[in-house]
Amino acid sequence: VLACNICVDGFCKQGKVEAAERIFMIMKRIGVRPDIVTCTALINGYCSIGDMEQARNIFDILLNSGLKPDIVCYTSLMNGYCKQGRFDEVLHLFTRIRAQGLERNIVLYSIMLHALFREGRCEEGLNLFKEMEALKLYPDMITYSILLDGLCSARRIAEAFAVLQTMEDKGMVPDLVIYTTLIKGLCEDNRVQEAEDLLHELPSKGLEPNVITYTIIIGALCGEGKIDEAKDLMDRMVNKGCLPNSVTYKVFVGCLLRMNMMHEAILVSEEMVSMGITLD
RNA sequence: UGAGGAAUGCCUAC
Repeated sequence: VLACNICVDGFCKQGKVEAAERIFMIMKRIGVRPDIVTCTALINGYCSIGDMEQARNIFDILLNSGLKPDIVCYTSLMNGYCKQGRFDEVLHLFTRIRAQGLERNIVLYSIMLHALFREGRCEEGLNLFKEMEALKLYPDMITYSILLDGLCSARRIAEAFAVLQTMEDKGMVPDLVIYTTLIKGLCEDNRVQEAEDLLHELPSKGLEPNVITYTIIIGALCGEGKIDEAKDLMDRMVNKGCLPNSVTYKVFVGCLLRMNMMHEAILVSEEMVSMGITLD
């Protein structure tokens, strides 16, 4: 089983879910019973390609084979539904976990938090967050990033920064995802200058912005029509050893096209191709 | 051996 599980999970993580499914079939045929780990890996694979029907199928197979799904299995399926915006299913599974008396953990609550914010149910999200402390489920870096992203998406930037302060007071060291989320929040609130200021503060915190961080700000500058500044930032990121990727170019070229700057768009596209990047 | 976080958005309309 162990070897098979490693294979199934490996294929799933490469997006080759059909290959994983074949191993699943072979396991059954040669009399190796798939266990919870096999099924969870496969569920996760189907979730990652957005095939919730198959994911649910595997979950049902697991139930019918008399095995009890554990918290990892549930959260895997919940996360899939969350990504598809199926809040109803997420909530349903959440209540089922409670009913089953399964031990709830930080991952479960983080996913639930994510689902609530995605639904725009901020107040409920904040309540859940408070509830976590009471249950002694202490938020970790990922929980905080979900919370911050939720607040930022709701344009509650001030609250997001207050949460950042709380983190620091607790002695946590916010990571790059946390700061990138805040930078995105500032950008979406049309505070690109402040976003850039924060970008420049990162090295002093021991963090180097990555291609995602830069791309967010480049996109925001483009959105304000500040093409030159965007181009400037692209040059600066390269100087810092961070290469633009296909998303960066897509954002930038897309903006040039929208502004009818065909000539520039072609030039940048050529530069991109010369770097071996293509857009789909 | 299995689960959670950031960019190319999403919706709506044309």
